[in-house]
Amino acid sequence: MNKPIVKQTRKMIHGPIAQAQILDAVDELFYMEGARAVSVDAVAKYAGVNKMCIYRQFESKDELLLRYLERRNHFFWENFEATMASYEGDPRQQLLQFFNNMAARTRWPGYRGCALANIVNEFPDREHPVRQLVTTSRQKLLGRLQEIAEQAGANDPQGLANGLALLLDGAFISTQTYPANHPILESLVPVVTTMVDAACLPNRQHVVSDVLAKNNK
Amino acid sequence: MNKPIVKQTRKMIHGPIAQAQILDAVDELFYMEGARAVSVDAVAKYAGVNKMCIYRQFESKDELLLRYLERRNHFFWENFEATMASYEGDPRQQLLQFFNNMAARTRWPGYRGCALANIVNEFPDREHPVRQLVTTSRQKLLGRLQEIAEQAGANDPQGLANGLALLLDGAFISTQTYPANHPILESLVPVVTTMVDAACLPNRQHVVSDVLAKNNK
DNA sequence: GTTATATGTTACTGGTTAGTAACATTGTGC
DNA sequence: GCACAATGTTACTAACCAGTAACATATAAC
Repeated sequence: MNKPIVKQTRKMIHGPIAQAQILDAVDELFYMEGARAVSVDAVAKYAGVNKMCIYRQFESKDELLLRYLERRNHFFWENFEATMASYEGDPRQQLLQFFNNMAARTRWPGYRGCALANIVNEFPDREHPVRQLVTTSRQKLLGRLQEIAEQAGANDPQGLANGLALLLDGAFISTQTYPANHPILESLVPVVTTMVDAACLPNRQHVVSDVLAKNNK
Repeated sequence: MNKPIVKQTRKMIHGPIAQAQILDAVDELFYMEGARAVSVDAVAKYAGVNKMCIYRQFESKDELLLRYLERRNHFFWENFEATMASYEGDPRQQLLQFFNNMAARTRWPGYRGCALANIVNEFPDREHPVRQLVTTSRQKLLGRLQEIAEQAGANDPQGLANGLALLLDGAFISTQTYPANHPILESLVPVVTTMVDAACLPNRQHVVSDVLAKNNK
């Protein structure tokens, strides 16, 4: 009457490590398949943990969703400010480089656009907590773009910031409405360049009178 | 021993009429809440028909979804071509008016952006039939915009068409990422105007030399 | 070692979903 | 009036889902 020889196959994963694995899994799954489409069981399986493990580390699926968005948002701003820092003092190049990075990112395999923008479609209720996170982030973006537009000498900084923000959201969603790596995205940086230069250059009258003045010297 | 006096409360709805009611319900519900979030039972209730009635008129929920998108797409193109027709011969105004109409639409109460763009987020699988419908429609849009850009005398019609298409998708999604009736949408038409005029005007050198020539007369 | 605590595991609840079977009722053509 | 087809109604299946209870096992502190 032998006892079972081993039951040592069980591995215990400590809380903090489990949390990291779960958040990694959520980051991948929610982004690629959408938050509503992914079950908690699927998250557990992908993370290599038990479902109960998830509910001991997090309150609910909604908390997972918020943590996911916070992380994605944090990553976005880290990149944004890093780009700004690397062209400190050159606001035009700051804007161009930011959009250049974005354009490059759209070519990543498996790119699915902006996590925050995508989630908005899954939760139409404007009072849902995820919506506030998205709105706050976008408002901040608008503010930062406007600051830089001012530094770049834009005639209408707010107008330029709005235009750039519209283009950015357009780029995000266009990666999904058009086939993967569609040439439309190649127009992003050129269009931004035109927009920025048109907004910052002295207007046509001004240019013409400059030329005339020079010509009359 | 009386028989029940009446059982006449039952109303029969004929197939074609039921179809119309169902498609109306789907149009409203799928658009406002998302296709995945709306159950067939909810559609039946909203349409005022029995669930079996739906399954006798349509194969599956997927068919409902496709019919919904086809209808929305048809409506879009009807409006688009009507706008083009009303400014026949004035390509610049055709473009501006189209975006003006779009901007006006974003201010409708309950506006939730482009039905086709929204559905893309709910069905990440690029092989799903809904994706092909969206891609086809967007490709057609790009083609039409390019034609009109050519007629407007754009230096780079494809570039302009791409830029406008990016802005359009941006406008759609920005109505959701920003609060309702956010002023960012007020920049849509000005930005489009700048973009079109910048793309169609002779370039700066050209303008300057024109002025110089005129000045030397 | 012993004990307290954290984790693993299973099975469950109560709810929802897409889709169907079976039968009752109504309308229609004749 | 009669028969047949279309529709109304109910109840169901099988699958899925978020979240939990209860108990088994492992780890860590002492």
